[in-house]
Amino acid sequence: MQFDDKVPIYYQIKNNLYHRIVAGDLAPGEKLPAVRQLAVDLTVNVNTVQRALSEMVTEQVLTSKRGVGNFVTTDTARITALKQRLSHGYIERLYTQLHALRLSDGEIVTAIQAYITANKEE
Amino acid sequence: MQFDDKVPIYYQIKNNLYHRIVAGDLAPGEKLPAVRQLAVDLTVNVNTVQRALSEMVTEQVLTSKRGVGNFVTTDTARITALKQRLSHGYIERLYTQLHALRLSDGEIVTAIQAYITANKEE
Amino acid sequence: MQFDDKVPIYYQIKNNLYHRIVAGDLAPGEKLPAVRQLAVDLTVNVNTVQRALSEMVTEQVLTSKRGVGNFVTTDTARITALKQRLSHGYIERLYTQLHALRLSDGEIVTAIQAYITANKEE
Amino acid sequence: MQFDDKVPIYYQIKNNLYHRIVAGDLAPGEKLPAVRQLAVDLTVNVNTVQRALSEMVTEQVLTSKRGVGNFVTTDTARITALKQRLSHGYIERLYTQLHALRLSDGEIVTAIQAYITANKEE
DNA sequence: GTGGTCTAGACCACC
DNA sequence: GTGGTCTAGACCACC
Repeated sequence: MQFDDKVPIYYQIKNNLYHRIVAGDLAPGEKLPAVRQLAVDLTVNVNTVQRALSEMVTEQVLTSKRGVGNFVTTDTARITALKQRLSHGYIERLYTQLHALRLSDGEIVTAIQAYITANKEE
Repeated sequence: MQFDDKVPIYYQIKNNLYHRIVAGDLAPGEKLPAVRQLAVDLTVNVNTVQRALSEMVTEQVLTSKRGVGNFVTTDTARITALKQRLSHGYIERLYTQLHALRLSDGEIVTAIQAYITANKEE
Repeated sequence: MQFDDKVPIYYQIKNNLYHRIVAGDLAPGEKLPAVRQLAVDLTVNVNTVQRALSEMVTEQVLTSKRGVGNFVTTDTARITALKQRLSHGYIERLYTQLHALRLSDGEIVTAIQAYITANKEE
Repeated sequence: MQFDDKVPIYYQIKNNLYHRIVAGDLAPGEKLPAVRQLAVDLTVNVNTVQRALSEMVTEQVLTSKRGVGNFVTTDTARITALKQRLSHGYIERLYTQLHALRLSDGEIVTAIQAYITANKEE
């Protein structure tokens, strides 16, 4: 995994885990690798990994069992909510970018529909 | 203007100018500040500004008159094409991101329409 | 390689490479000498070589692999297009010159055909 | 008139006069401006102009009347020959260039005919 | 090693 | 003054 210097590493780790969970790459209830193992894999400090995971536990995306490990939540509604939160963020960013180009709401819809149509025809 | 270390400065300058031209902030035919002035304003080297501008001249988004200055193209069709190129790129990125979250084409459309509807109600 | 002061060196380097590629002297996919080596060979600065090559990469006549080298495109259609672009330019220049001598279109055709015929008989 | 540093100035003056004569800009029998006037107009040394003119007198393209001035030849056959010499040179150069691009004789003919046809349709 | 970017500074061309 | 080109040299990214 490559890190972008501009964003805190713990934040990028969270994002990576978010994506793997939403994509089903890490299934509900699945045990994550040990914190120390993750730290080695990502070549970052254990504390950095710990911070990422503890925040995700607070968000109830992960559950932590002392002395056992960290697990993906089994509450699929929460995963769905996470998925919506992430996609909403991406969509919002697109809107900001297109508005900066002075596209009206109508033009934005048209542009996106044109893209979808072109893609479907492929 | 702040620069992100991850992408070349000349590239960010180009992008900034693209946006200002598409947004109409820099009108067709308008003269840009002198390269040396831009360099001072952006606190970068003249050569870096030159690289950005000369590429835009090659793309025919700008025209250059030696000993006079650089000007935004008066060919509005070219500006429209630029606008489409930029927005297409942003939309494409959104698609990549949402596909990474395992949203199907249908779900992507639904999510965007939901966002649009929510925005309109505001 | 000798350089003519009237046209930019990077431009002459491009032109020389164009000819070598179109003539097949540099084959599709072939690796070019390292930029620093080219700079030594041509006794110009590395940046001047870089400028020539980077423009050709933009034109997709060359491809660049960071840390590896620059390569002639394997897209032969692009080389064919380059060949046509160059020859069209040369032909256009001839027309301009002959028109300046007040040769009509008809006289130009006649003159060229006469030259061709004379050459064939050689 | 602009001079190219790579070619002797007297040679460029000759060429300029050749073109004006062939184009009929300087008619058969027409008196040329005084040598000193030409030198001023072209901002070159009188000797440079003198050399150009004396060579053209030797070539019998000009005639010189001592104490009167220099005149374009009234021998139109000679002007026609000059026209052919110049156009032949330009055509020859084109052939050299296109052969360097590895165009066969047939391809050269085809390319030129395509250009002529495209031009006629304009 | 190989390409890519940037700075500093010089000099030229056109006005 | 304004843009265009070139050099020298440094440093970074990818291998």
